[in-house]
Amino acid sequence: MSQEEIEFLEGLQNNTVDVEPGVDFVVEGDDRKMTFILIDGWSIRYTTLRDGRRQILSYALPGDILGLHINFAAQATYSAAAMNALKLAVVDPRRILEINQKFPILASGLSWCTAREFAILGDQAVRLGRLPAKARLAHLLLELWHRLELIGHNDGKWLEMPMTQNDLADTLGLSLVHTNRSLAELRKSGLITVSKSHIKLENIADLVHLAEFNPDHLTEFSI
Amino acid sequence: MSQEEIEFLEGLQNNTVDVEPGVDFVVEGDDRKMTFILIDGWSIRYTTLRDGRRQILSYALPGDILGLHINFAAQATYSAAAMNALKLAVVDPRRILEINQKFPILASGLSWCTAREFAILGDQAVRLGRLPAKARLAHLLLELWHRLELIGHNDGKWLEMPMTQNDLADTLGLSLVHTNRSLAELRKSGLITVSKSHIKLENIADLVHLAEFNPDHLTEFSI
DNA sequence: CGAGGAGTTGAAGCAGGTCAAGCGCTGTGG
DNA sequence: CCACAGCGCTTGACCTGCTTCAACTCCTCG
Repeated sequence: MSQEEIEFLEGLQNNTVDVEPGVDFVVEGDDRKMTFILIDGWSIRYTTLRDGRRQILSYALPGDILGLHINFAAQATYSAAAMNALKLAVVDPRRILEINQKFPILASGLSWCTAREFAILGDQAVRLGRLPAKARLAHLLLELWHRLELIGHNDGKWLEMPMTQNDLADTLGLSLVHTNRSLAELRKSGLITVSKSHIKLENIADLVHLAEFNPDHLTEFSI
Repeated sequence: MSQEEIEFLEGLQNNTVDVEPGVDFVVEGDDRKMTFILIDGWSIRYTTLRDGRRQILSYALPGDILGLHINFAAQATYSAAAMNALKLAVVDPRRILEINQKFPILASGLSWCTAREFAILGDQAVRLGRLPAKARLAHLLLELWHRLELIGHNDGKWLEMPMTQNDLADTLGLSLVHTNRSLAELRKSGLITVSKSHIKLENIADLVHLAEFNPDHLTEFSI
């Protein structure tokens, strides 16, 4: 990366904002276009149905970008909310265009993000469409665990869990009650240990097998 | 668009290939990186589980691009197959990088494609996670109908259906039997009419209501 | 000390899955 | 030119994974 590119990238992160847990910072249908770089904390992208039911589409972890392509949409097609306390860099999406035109290395970085996000969302579709409840859970836990590993936020086999079981249910397309029971079964079969705000993955090989998890979908990306 | 850009875009489509119905032209795990522009025909992106069950992630229709970001993945994270007879333009993915560096208007077009593909895949996740069977079906039919409309492939309320009910089931995360029954129920309630290879959407307003379909997710994109 | 959010558990019902059989078309080879 | 194999579709019967409803516990915070 050139000196100029490094400076530009750092400049993007000048305008930061703190967001309280639970706050929606993007609302579906909103036409104020804004791109966010997640500096710290977890957030979700989700949509809401008429009766209030919710489908969480994906999790954004530190380093992830939200609204990378928002310039090409008239409105946001999803909402975004803070899972815990967030620090966001707020970026004018026109600067993303500028990156694509002027800074080839940074532009490649953005394409890398895009490719990975597609793979993650594809995995989410497989979970929702074809895995039974326990496998869905295991699959999501493994996804988050690997992603945290890649950004150095991983504390051994302990996985940070800032979300509630209700959030989990809305991610996995399950009811709260069944999510709770599936979690209990994974616990009883010794695959995980649950504490207040963390889950320990006791046997990663068995979880991978149960979930048919393919870590390549997260790791096999390069610039 | 500049003359140069138009010529470059046309040049991309010089190397075309015909693919027979049913043939896989991308296989998950393959590391031969190739980008395809769908000139004619329908294709699917899908993944396969251990026991052979399949989840179709998305449909590609004429004008769509497959593997736009493949340069940043070590291997394909999905397979792709022809639904009917395809004509594909085969593009070296390095030319995509070239577009991003040299042709800003074309590059914007690619970002537009990307943004739209994200919205479509997000809708697929909502279908799979939170809609009951009939609504899933209605939602998919409306998606395809609107997308065909946008590329001028729409014959009134008749929707081309090159896929089998098995393909539909694997798209919607349902069993073949239940897909068949849901289709029959939509037929009996007068919402659709089914012929050999087409479906007529008899009452689009009611289908939209049933599926909680939001056409903005397809149409509200601009460059 | 009381209210409200998060988690847990039981009981009952149902949407959707599985198994199985049969129909009708189409293509192919004797 | 007919026979039969195979695929796509349909329907019936039964089963189960998940949902829903409801109640209760625990914890936190005011």
